[in-house]
Amino acid sequence: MALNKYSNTDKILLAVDCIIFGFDKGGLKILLIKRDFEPELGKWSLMGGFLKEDENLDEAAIRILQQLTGLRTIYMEQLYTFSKVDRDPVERTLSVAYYALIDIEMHDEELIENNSAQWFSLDKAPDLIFDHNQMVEKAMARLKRRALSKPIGFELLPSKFTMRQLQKLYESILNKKLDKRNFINKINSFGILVRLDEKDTHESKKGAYLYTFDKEKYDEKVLEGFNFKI
Amino acid sequence: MALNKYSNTDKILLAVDCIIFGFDKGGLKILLIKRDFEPELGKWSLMGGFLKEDENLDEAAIRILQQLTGLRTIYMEQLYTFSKVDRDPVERTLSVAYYALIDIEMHDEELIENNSAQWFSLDKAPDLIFDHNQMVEKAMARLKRRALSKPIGFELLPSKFTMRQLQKLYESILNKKLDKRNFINKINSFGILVRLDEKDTHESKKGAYLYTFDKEKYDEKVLEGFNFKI
DNA sequence: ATTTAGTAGTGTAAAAAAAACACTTTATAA
DNA sequence: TTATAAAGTGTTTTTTTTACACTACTAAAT
Repeated sequence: MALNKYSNTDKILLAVDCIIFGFDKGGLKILLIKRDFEPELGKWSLMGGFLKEDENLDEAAIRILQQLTGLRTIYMEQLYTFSKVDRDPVERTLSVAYYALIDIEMHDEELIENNSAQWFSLDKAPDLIFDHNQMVEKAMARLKRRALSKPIGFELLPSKFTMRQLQKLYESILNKKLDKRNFINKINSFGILVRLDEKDTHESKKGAYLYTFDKEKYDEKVLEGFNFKI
Repeated sequence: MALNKYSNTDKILLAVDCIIFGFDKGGLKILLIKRDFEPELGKWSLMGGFLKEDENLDEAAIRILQQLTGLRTIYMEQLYTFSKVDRDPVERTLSVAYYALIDIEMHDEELIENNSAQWFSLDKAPDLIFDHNQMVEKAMARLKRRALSKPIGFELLPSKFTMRQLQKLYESILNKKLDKRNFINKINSFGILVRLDEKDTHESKKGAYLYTFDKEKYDEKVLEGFNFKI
Protein backbone atom coordinates (compact mmCIF):
# COMPACT_ATOMS: atom_id res chain seq x y z
CA MET A 1 0.00 0.00 0.00
CA ALA A 2 1.73 3.14 -1.17
CA LEU A 3 0.30 5.97 0.86
CA ASN A 4 0.88 9.62 0.28
CA LYS A 5 2.14 11.48 3.26
CA TYR A 6 0.00 14.01 5.01
CA SER A 7 0.57 17.65 4.20
CA ASN A 8 3.84 18.83 5.57
CA THR A 9 2.89 22.25 6.73
CA ASP A 10 2.23 21.87 10.39
CA LYS A 11 4.97 19.73 11.79
CA ILE A 12 6.07 20.80 15.21
CA LEU A 13 8.97 20.28 17.57
CA LEU A 14 8.26 18.07 20.55
CA ALA A 15 10.10 18.34 23.81
CA VAL A 16 9.93 16.00 26.78
CA ASP A 17 10.44 17.58 30.20
CA CYS A 18 10.84 15.59 33.40
CA ILE A 19 9.78 16.49 36.90
CA ILE A 20 12.08 14.32 38.99
CA PHE A 21 10.98 13.74 42.57
CA GLY A 22 13.26 12.48 45.29
CA PHE A 23 12.90 12.16 49.03
CA ASP A 24 15.34 12.43 51.92
CA LYS A 25 15.11 13.51 55.52
CA GLY A 26 14.69 17.08 54.38
CA GLY A 27 11.43 16.05 52.71
CA LEU A 28 10.26 15.88 49.15
CA LYS A 29 12.62 17.36 46.56
CA ILE A 30 12.88 18.00 42.85
CA LEU A 31 15.94 17.84 40.68
CA LEU A 32 16.57 20.94 38.56
CA ILE A 33 19.30 21.91 36.14
CA LYS A 34 20.99 25.22 35.53
CA ARG A 35 20.82 25.96 31.83
CA ASP A 36 24.15 26.36 30.08
CA PHE A 37 22.60 27.34 26.77
CA GLU A 38 20.28 29.93 25.34
CA PRO A 39 17.57 30.89 25.77
CA GLU A 40 17.41 31.61 29.47
CA LEU A 41 21.05 30.64 30.02
CA GLY A 42 21.85 30.47 33.72
CA LYS A 43 18.25 30.00 34.79
CA TRP A 44 16.85 26.88 36.38
CA SER A 45 14.68 24.47 34.49
CA LEU A 46 13.45 20.93 34.37
CA MET A 47 15.57 18.35 32.63
CA GLY A 48 14.37 18.00 29.07
CA GLY A 49 15.18 17.07 25.52
CA PHE A 50 13.60 16.62 22.14
CA LEU A 51 11.69 13.61 20.93
CA LYS A 52 13.54 11.77 18.17
CA GLU A 53 12.05 10.33 15.02
CA ASP A 54 12.59 6.74 16.06
CA GLU A 55 11.46 6.68 19.66
CA ASN A 56 8.19 7.04 21.48
CA LEU A 57 7.59 9.43 24.36
CA ASP A 58 8.24 6.91 27.14
CA GLU A 59 11.55 6.04 25.54
CA ALA A 60 12.51 9.67 25.21
CA ALA A 61 11.66 10.30 28.85
CA ILE A 62 13.74 7.32 29.94
CA ARG A 63 16.66 8.49 27.81
CA ILE A 64 16.52 11.99 29.22
CA LEU A 65 16.30 10.74 32.76
CA GLN A 66 19.18 8.40 32.36
CA GLN A 67 21.25 11.19 30.93
CA LEU A 68 20.85 13.08 34.17
CA THR A 69 20.66 10.45 36.88
CA GLY A 70 22.32 7.40 35.40
CA LEU A 71 19.27 5.38 36.42
CA ARG A 72 17.26 3.14 34.18
CA THR A 73 14.64 1.47 36.33
CA ILE A 74 12.65 4.40 37.37
CA TYR A 75 9.01 4.94 38.08
CA MET A 76 7.73 7.29 35.46
CA GLU A 77 4.39 8.47 34.20
CA GLN A 78 3.24 10.79 31.49
CA LEU A 79 1.65 13.85 33.02
CA TYR A 80 0.31 16.31 30.47
CA THR A 81 1.15 17.94 27.17
CA PHE A 82 1.74 21.68 27.23
CA SER A 83 1.05 23.51 24.04
CA LYS A 84 0.72 27.27 24.48
CA VAL A 85 1.72 28.77 21.16
CA ASP A 86 4.43 31.02 22.57
CA ARG A 87 5.55 28.85 25.46
CA ASP A 88 9.06 28.62 23.99
CA PRO A 89 10.37 31.96 22.70
CA VAL A 90 12.72 30.36 20.21
CA GLU A 91 10.27 28.33 18.21
CA ARG A 92 6.89 26.69 18.50
CA THR A 93 7.48 23.67 20.68
CA LEU A 94 5.10 21.37 22.49
CA SER A 95 6.28 19.75 25.63
CA VAL A 96 5.12 16.47 27.05
CA ALA A 97 5.78 16.49 30.78
CA TYR A 98 6.66 13.29 32.61
CA TYR A 99 7.18 12.89 36.30
CA ALA A 100 9.58 10.43 37.82
CA LEU A 101 10.12 9.07 41.31
CA ILE A 102 13.62 8.04 42.23
CA ASP A 103 15.54 6.96 45.28
CA ILE A 104 17.63 10.01 45.98
CA GLU A 105 20.56 7.90 47.14
CA MET A 106 20.76 5.79 44.03
CA HIS A 107 21.60 8.35 41.40
CA ASP A 108 25.01 9.09 39.97
CA GLU A 109 26.28 12.19 41.75
CA GLU A 110 28.94 12.83 39.18
CA LEU A 111 26.42 12.86 36.35
CA ILE A 112 24.30 15.30 38.25
CA GLU A 113 27.22 17.59 38.84
CA ASN A 114 28.23 17.45 35.21
CA ASN A 115 24.76 18.57 34.31
CA SER A 116 24.97 21.29 36.95
CA ALA A 117 21.85 19.89 38.51
CA GLN A 118 20.71 20.29 42.09
CA TRP A 119 18.05 18.99 44.43
CA PHE A 120 15.61 21.56 45.80
CA SER A 121 13.01 21.32 48.49
CA LEU A 122 9.69 22.14 46.92
CA ASP A 123 9.17 25.28 48.93
CA LYS A 124 12.66 26.54 48.23
CA ALA A 125 12.83 25.80 44.53
CA PRO A 126 13.75 28.73 42.31
CA ASP A 127 11.54 30.16 39.63
CA LEU A 128 11.75 28.09 36.47
CA ILE A 129 11.81 28.97 32.80
CA PHE A 130 8.91 28.86 30.37
CA ASP A 131 5.91 26.99 31.79
CA HIS A 132 7.98 24.69 33.96
CA ASN A 133 6.55 26.04 37.22
CA GLN A 134 3.13 25.04 36.00
CA MET A 135 4.44 21.58 35.17
CA VAL A 136 5.80 21.11 38.67
CA GLU A 137 2.50 22.22 40.14
CA LYS A 138 0.57 19.75 38.04
CA ALA A 139 3.01 16.99 38.92
CA MET A 140 2.55 17.68 42.62
CA ALA A 141 -1.20 17.46 42.27
CA ARG A 142 -0.92 14.19 40.37
CA LEU A 143 1.52 12.76 42.90
CA LYS A 144 -0.85 13.65 45.70
CA ARG A 145 -3.75 11.92 44.04
CA ARG A 146 -1.62 8.92 43.24
CA ALA A 147 -0.40 8.60 46.80
CA LEU A 148 -4.00 8.35 47.96
CA SER A 149 -5.01 5.69 45.48
CA LYS A 150 -1.96 3.47 45.18
CA PRO A 151 1.07 2.67 47.25
CA ILE A 152 3.99 4.91 46.59
CA GLY A 153 7.26 4.97 48.37
CA PHE A 154 8.96 1.94 46.99
CA GLU A 155 10.22 4.22 44.29
CA LEU A 156 11.27 7.05 46.56
CA LEU A 157 12.62 5.30 49.62
CA PRO A 158 15.80 3.29 50.08
CA SER A 159 15.21 -0.46 50.20
CA LYS A 160 15.15 -0.40 54.00
CA PHE A 161 13.37 2.37 55.80
CA THR A 162 11.65 3.17 59.07
CA MET A 163 7.95 3.61 59.59
CA ARG A 164 8.69 7.20 60.45
CA GLN A 165 10.38 7.82 57.12
CA LEU A 166 7.40 6.40 55.26
CA GLN A 167 5.09 8.60 57.28
CA LYS A 168 7.20 11.67 56.59
CA LEU A 169 7.15 10.86 52.91
CA TYR A 170 3.39 10.79 52.95
CA GLU A 171 3.27 13.92 55.02
CA SER A 172 5.38 15.83 52.55
CA ILE A 173 3.43 14.57 49.57
CA LEU A 174 0.06 15.33 51.13
CA ASN A 175 1.39 18.43 52.81
CA LYS A 176 -0.19 17.74 56.17
CA LYS A 177 0.61 16.14 59.50
CA LEU A 178 -0.67 12.63 60.03
CA ASP A 179 -1.40 10.81 63.25
CA LYS A 180 1.31 8.26 63.99
CA ARG A 181 -0.97 5.48 65.18
CA ASN A 182 -3.61 5.90 62.53
CA PHE A 183 -0.94 5.93 59.87
CA ILE A 184 0.63 2.71 61.09
CA ASN A 185 -2.71 0.97 61.42
CA LYS A 186 -3.71 1.96 57.92
CA ILE A 187 -0.41 0.96 56.34
CA ASN A 188 -0.41 -2.36 58.15
CA SER A 189 -3.93 -3.09 56.98
CA PHE A 190 -2.58 -3.18 53.42
CA GLY A 191 -0.09 -5.90 54.30
CA ILE A 192 2.59 -4.54 52.01
CA LEU A 193 5.34 -4.09 54.62
CA VAL A 194 7.72 -6.58 56.17
CA ARG A 195 9.40 -5.68 59.45
CA LEU A 196 13.04 -6.68 59.65
CA ASP A 197 15.00 -7.59 62.78
CA GLU A 198 17.25 -4.62 62.15
CA LYS A 199 17.02 -1.19 63.65
CA ASP A 200 18.06 2.21 62.44
CA THR A 201 19.68 4.31 65.16
CA HIS A 202 20.45 7.42 63.17
CA GLU A 203 17.46 9.31 64.38
CA SER A 204 17.00 8.05 67.89
CA LYS A 205 18.79 6.37 70.71
CA LYS A 206 16.18 3.69 71.02
CA GLY A 207 16.40 2.82 67.34
CA ALA A 208 13.53 2.27 64.95
CA TYR A 209 12.69 -0.98 63.22
CA LEU A 210 13.52 -1.13 59.55
CA TYR A 211 10.95 -2.29 57.04
CA THR A 212 10.98 -3.36 53.44
CA PHE A 213 8.14 -3.67 50.99
CA ASP A 214 6.70 -7.08 50.26
CA LYS A 215 7.25 -6.67 46.54
CA GLU A 216 4.52 -9.11 45.54
CA LYS A 217 1.79 -7.62 47.71
CA TYR A 218 2.98 -4.14 46.86
CA ASP A 219 2.54 -4.78 43.14
CA GLU A 220 -0.83 -6.33 43.80
CA LYS A 221 -1.95 -3.16 45.54
CA VAL A 222 -0.53 -1.01 42.75
CA LEU A 223 -2.80 -2.88 40.37
CA GLU A 224 -5.96 -3.01 42.43
CA GLY A 225 -5.40 0.35 44.08
CA PHE A 226 -6.42 1.27 47.60
CA ASN A 227 -8.18 4.01 49.41
CA PHE A 228 -5.76 5.80 51.60
CA LYS A 229 -8.09 8.50 52.85
CA ILE A 230 -5.96 9.81 55.64
CA MET B 1 17.08 38.92 21.30
CA ALA B 2 17.73 37.14 18.02
CA LEU B 3 17.61 33.47 18.79
CA ASN B 4 18.62 30.72 16.47
CA LYS B 5 16.00 28.11 15.93
CA TYR B 6 16.48 24.62 17.23
CA SER B 7 17.66 21.98 14.81
CA ASN B 8 14.99 21.15 12.34
CA THR B 9 15.45 17.45 12.06
CA ASP B 10 12.86 16.00 14.33
CA LYS B 11 9.68 17.88 13.78
CA ILE B 12 6.63 15.71 13.95
CA LEU B 13 2.99 15.82 12.96
CA LEU B 14 0.53 16.23 15.80
CA ALA B 15 -2.99 14.96 15.68
CA VAL B 16 -5.79 15.61 18.15
CA ASP B 17 -8.37 12.86 18.56
CA CYS B 18 -11.59 13.23 20.54
CA ILE B 19 -13.48 10.64 22.49
CA ILE B 20 -16.96 12.12 22.58
CA PHE B 21 -19.27 10.74 25.26
CA GLY B 22 -23.00 11.15 25.24
CA PHE B 23 -25.80 9.65 27.30
CA ASP B 24 -29.37 8.70 26.53
CA LYS B 25 -31.80 6.11 27.79
CA GLY B 26 -29.77 3.43 26.04
CA GLY B 27 -26.87 4.30 28.32
CA LEU B 28 -23.45 5.78 27.74
CA LYS B 29 -22.43 6.20 24.12
CA ILE B 30 -19.54 7.42 22.01
CA LEU B 31 -19.64 9.27 18.74
CA LEU B 32 -17.60 7.69 15.94
CA ILE B 33 -17.04 8.59 12.31
CA LYS B 34 -16.74 6.42 9.27
CA ARG B 35 -13.59 7.38 7.44
CA ASP B 36 -14.05 8.63 3.89
CA PHE B 37 -10.35 8.87 3.19
CA GLU B 38 -7.25 6.71 3.21
CA PRO B 39 -5.80 5.05 5.10
CA GLU B 40 -8.43 2.74 6.53
CA LEU B 41 -11.20 4.20 4.36
CA GLY B 42 -14.58 2.89 5.45
CA LYS B 43 -13.44 1.94 8.93
CA TRP B 44 -14.62 3.59 12.10
CA SER B 45 -12.49 5.99 14.05
CA LEU B 46 -12.54 8.81 16.54
CA MET B 47 -13.03 12.33 15.27
CA GLY B 48 -9.65 13.92 14.79
CA GLY B 49 -7.55 16.51 13.02
CA PHE B 50 -4.14 18.04 12.98
CA LEU B 51 -2.82 20.71 15.27
CA LYS B 52 -2.17 23.98 13.46
CA GLU B 53 0.81 26.25 13.88
CA ASP B 54 -1.18 29.03 15.50
CA GLU B 55 -3.37 27.19 17.99
CA ASN B 56 -2.81 25.27 21.19
CA LEU B 57 -4.16 21.80 21.85
CA ASP B 58 -7.30 22.88 23.68
CA GLU B 59 -8.19 25.14 20.80
CA ALA B 60 -7.59 22.39 18.28
CA ALA B 61 -9.80 20.01 20.25
CA ILE B 62 -12.57 22.60 20.45
CA ARG B 63 -12.31 23.25 16.72
CA ILE B 64 -12.48 19.56 15.90
CA LEU B 65 -15.41 19.00 18.17
CA GLN B 66 -17.33 21.89 16.78
CA GLN B 67 -16.73 20.63 13.30
CA LEU B 68 -18.56 17.44 14.19
CA THR B 69 -21.21 18.45 16.69
CA GLY B 70 -21.73 22.13 16.11
CA LEU B 71 -21.26 22.69 19.83
CA ARG B 72 -18.89 25.13 21.41
CA THR B 73 -19.48 24.99 25.15
CA ILE B 74 -18.44 21.52 25.87
CA TYR B 75 -16.77 19.88 28.78
CA MET B 76 -13.42 18.71 27.56
CA GLU B 77 -10.22 17.45 29.09
CA GLN B 78 -6.86 16.40 27.75
CA LEU B 79 -6.39 12.69 28.29
CA TYR B 80 -3.06 11.38 27.12
CA THR B 81 -0.56 11.65 24.29
CA PHE B 82 -0.05 8.54 22.19
CA SER B 83 3.28 8.21 20.51
CA LYS B 84 4.05 4.71 19.30
CA VAL B 85 6.43 5.12 16.39
CA ASP B 86 4.29 3.21 13.90
CA ARG B 87 0.88 4.07 15.26
CA ASP B 88 -0.06 5.77 11.98
CA PRO B 89 1.01 3.79 8.90
CA VAL B 90 1.21 6.86 6.67
CA GLU B 91 3.69 8.89 8.60
CA ARG B 92 5.02 9.38 12.10
CA THR B 93 2.24 11.14 13.95
CA LEU B 94 1.65 11.74 17.63
CA SER B 95 -1.88 12.02 18.82
CA VAL B 96 -3.12 13.93 21.81
CA ALA B 97 -6.39 12.41 22.92
CA TYR B 98 -9.12 14.56 24.45
CA TYR B 99 -12.38 13.38 25.86
CA ALA B 100 -15.56 15.39 25.76
CA LEU B 101 -18.93 15.13 27.47
CA ILE B 102 -21.93 16.43 25.59
CA ASP B 103 -25.67 16.45 25.92
CA ILE B 104 -26.67 14.01 23.21
CA GLU B 105 -29.78 16.03 22.39
CA MET B 106 -27.96 19.27 21.82
CA HIS B 107 -25.79 18.46 18.86
CA ASP B 108 -26.46 19.28 15.25
CA GLU B 109 -27.83 16.13 13.65
CA GLU B 110 -27.19 17.36 10.17
CA LEU B 111 -23.55 18.00 10.88
CA ILE B 112 -23.21 14.55 12.29
CA GLU B 113 -24.81 13.00 9.23
CA ASN B 114 -22.59 14.99 6.92
CA ASN B 115 -19.61 13.60 8.72
CA SER B 116 -21.11 10.12 8.52
CA ALA B 117 -20.88 9.87 12.25
CA GLN B 118 -22.92 7.66 14.54
CA TRP B 119 -23.51 7.10 18.23
CA PHE B 120 -22.54 3.69 19.57
CA SER B 121 -23.18 2.04 22.91
CA LEU B 122 -19.84 1.26 24.43
CA ASP B 123 -20.34 -2.49 24.33
CA LYS B 124 -21.52 -2.42 20.73
CA ALA B 125 -18.91 -0.09 19.31
CA PRO B 126 -16.99 -1.39 16.30
CA ASP B 127 -13.29 -1.94 16.22
CA LEU B 128 -11.46 1.30 15.59
CA ILE B 129 -8.42 2.20 13.53
CA PHE B 130 -4.89 2.68 14.79
CA ASP B 131 -4.70 2.94 18.57
CA HIS B 132 -8.17 4.46 18.94
CA ASN B 133 -9.53 1.49 20.90
CA GLN B 134 -6.86 2.08 23.46
CA MET B 135 -7.81 5.74 23.62
CA VAL B 136 -11.44 4.90 24.31
CA GLU B 137 -10.42 2.50 27.03
CA LYS B 138 -8.27 5.09 28.71
CA ALA B 139 -11.02 7.67 28.43
CA MET B 140 -13.48 5.31 30.10
CA ALA B 141 -11.09 4.76 32.98
CA ARG B 142 -10.58 8.49 33.38
CA LEU B 143 -14.30 9.18 33.22
CA LYS B 144 -14.92 6.59 35.90
CA ARG B 145 -12.36 8.13 38.21
CA ARG B 146 -13.72 11.57 37.53
CA ALA B 147 -17.28 10.55 38.29
CA LEU B 148 -16.17 9.40 41.73
CA SER B 149 -14.30 12.55 42.62
CA LYS B 150 -16.38 15.31 41.09
CA PRO B 151 -19.94 15.80 39.95
CA ILE B 152 -20.54 14.88 36.36
CA GLY B 153 -23.81 14.82 34.62
CA PHE B 154 -24.48 18.44 34.01
CA GLU B 155 -22.52 17.98 30.83
CA LEU B 156 -24.20 14.77 29.76
CA LEU B 157 -27.81 15.22 30.81
CA PRO B 158 -30.48 17.51 29.44
CA SER B 159 -31.17 20.53 31.61
CA LYS B 160 -34.11 18.75 33.27
CA PHE B 161 -33.78 15.11 34.21
CA THR B 162 -35.14 12.55 36.64
CA MET B 163 -33.30 11.06 39.55
CA ARG B 164 -33.49 7.76 37.75
CA GLN B 165 -31.71 9.15 34.71
CA LEU B 166 -28.92 10.47 36.86
CA GLN B 167 -28.61 7.12 38.57
CA LYS B 168 -28.51 5.30 35.25
CA LEU B 169 -25.83 7.65 34.05
CA TYR B 170 -23.70 6.80 37.05
CA GLU B 171 -24.48 3.14 36.65
CA SER B 172 -23.30 3.12 33.08
CA ILE B 173 -20.16 5.08 33.86
CA LEU B 174 -19.24 2.92 36.85
CA ASN B 175 -20.54 -0.18 35.14
CA LYS B 176 -22.43 -1.47 38.17
CA LYS B 177 -25.87 -1.43 39.70
CA LEU B 178 -26.44 1.05 42.48
CA ASP B 179 -28.97 0.97 45.28
CA LYS B 180 -31.76 3.47 44.62
CA ARG B 181 -32.07 4.75 48.17
CA ASN B 182 -28.38 4.98 48.89
CA PHE B 183 -27.83 6.79 45.63
CA ILE B 184 -30.49 9.38 46.34
CA ASN B 185 -29.27 9.95 49.89
CA LYS B 186 -25.74 10.45 48.68
CA ILE B 187 -26.64 12.80 45.86
CA ASN B 188 -28.88 14.83 48.13
CA SER B 189 -26.12 15.16 50.68
CA PHE B 190 -24.14 17.15 48.11
CA GLY B 191 -26.93 19.67 47.75
CA ILE B 192 -26.37 20.20 44.05
CA LEU B 193 -29.86 19.29 42.86
CA VAL B 194 -33.05 21.29 42.78
CA ARG B 195 -36.36 19.44 42.51
CA LEU B 196 -38.85 21.07 40.19
CA ASP B 197 -42.63 20.89 40.44
CA GLU B 198 -42.72 19.16 37.07
CA LYS B 199 -42.90 15.48 36.41
CA ASP B 200 -41.69 13.37 33.54
CA THR B 201 -44.21 10.73 32.55
CA HIS B 202 -42.36 9.12 29.68
CA GLU B 203 -41.10 6.23 31.72
CA SER B 204 -43.89 5.62 34.17
CA LYS B 205 -47.54 6.23 34.77
CA LYS B 206 -46.92 7.78 38.12
CA GLY B 207 -44.39 10.22 36.73
CA ALA B 208 -41.02 11.09 38.17
CA TYR B 209 -39.99 14.46 39.49
CA LEU B 210 -37.67 16.47 37.30
CA TYR B 211 -34.51 17.99 38.71
CA THR B 212 -31.99 20.54 37.60
CA PHE B 213 -28.54 21.24 38.88
CA ASP B 214 -28.00 24.17 41.20
CA LYS B 215 -25.28 25.63 38.97
CA GLU B 216 -23.56 27.52 41.74
CA LYS B 217 -23.31 24.64 44.17
CA TYR B 218 -22.46 22.30 41.33
CA ASP B 219 -19.47 24.43 40.33
CA GLU B 220 -18.42 24.66 43.95
CA LYS B 221 -18.34 20.88 44.16
CA VAL B 222 -16.44 20.63 40.89
CA LEU B 223 -13.75 22.78 42.46
CA GLU B 224 -13.58 21.19 45.88
CA GLY B 225 -14.33 17.67 44.66
CA PHE B 226 -16.28 15.06 46.59
CA ASN B 227 -16.01 11.47 47.55
CA PHE B 228 -18.68 9.51 45.82
CA LYS B 229 -17.68 6.07 46.97
CA ILE B 230 -20.82 4.27 46.06
C1' DA C 1 24.98 5.19 89.11
C1' DT C 2 21.36 8.19 88.17
C1' DT C 3 19.02 11.44 85.62
C1' DT C 4 17.61 13.48 81.44
C1' DA C 5 16.27 13.83 76.82
C1' DG C 6 14.43 12.35 72.67
C1' DT C 7 12.23 9.28 69.67
C1' DA C 8 9.72 4.57 69.15
C1' DG C 9 5.94 1.91 69.91
C1' DT C 10 1.27 0.61 71.06
C1' DG C 11 -4.81 0.12 71.49
C1' DT C 12 -9.38 1.63 72.29
C1' DA C 13 -13.54 4.23 72.18
C1' DA C 14 -16.45 7.54 69.71
C1' DA C 15 -18.07 9.36 65.45
C1' DA C 16 -18.99 9.20 60.73
C1' DA C 17 -19.82 6.96 56.49
C1' DA C 18 -21.36 3.19 53.74
C1' DA C 19 -24.13 -0.77 52.91
C1' DA C 20 -28.11 -3.62 53.30
C1' DC C 21 -32.68 -3.88 53.15
C1' DA C 22 -38.88 -3.77 51.70
C1' DC C 23 -42.87 -1.70 51.60
C1' DT C 24 -46.28 2.03 50.04
C1' DT C 25 -47.77 5.37 46.47
C1' DT C 26 -49.51 6.73 42.14
C1' DA C 27 -51.68 6.85 37.58
C1' DT C 28 -52.91 4.55 33.57
C1' DA C 29 -54.47 0.71 30.93
C1' DA C 30 -56.78 -3.54 30.85
C1' DT D 1 -61.94 -2.49 39.86
C1' DT D 2 -58.04 -4.47 39.27
C1' DA D 3 -53.55 -5.21 37.53
C1' DT D 4 -49.23 -3.17 36.39
C1' DA D 5 -45.03 -0.78 36.48
C1' DA D 6 -42.11 2.46 38.05
C1' DA D 7 -41.51 6.15 41.91
C1' DG D 8 -40.65 7.32 46.37
C1' DT D 9 -39.20 6.88 51.07
C1' DG D 10 -36.01 5.54 56.48
C1' DT D 11 -33.83 2.69 59.51
C1' DT D 12 -30.49 -0.61 61.10
C1' DT D 13 -26.07 -2.79 60.75
C1' DT D 14 -21.49 -2.78 59.50
C1' DT D 15 -17.35 -0.69 58.31
C1' DT D 16 -14.22 2.95 58.30
C1' DT D 17 -12.23 6.90 60.19
C1' DT D 18 -10.87 9.82 63.73
C1' DA D 19 -9.30 11.28 68.18
C1' DC D 20 -6.52 10.56 71.77
C1' DA D 21 -1.95 9.48 75.89
C1' DC D 22 0.99 6.78 77.96
C1' DT D 23 5.14 3.47 78.43
C1' DA D 24 9.64 1.68 76.54
C1' DC D 25 14.15 2.18 75.24
C1' DT D 26 18.89 3.81 74.90
C1' DA D 27 22.66 7.00 74.97
C1' DA D 28 24.56 11.03 76.71
C1' DA D 29 25.13 14.13 80.43
C1' DT D 30 25.73 14.75 85.21
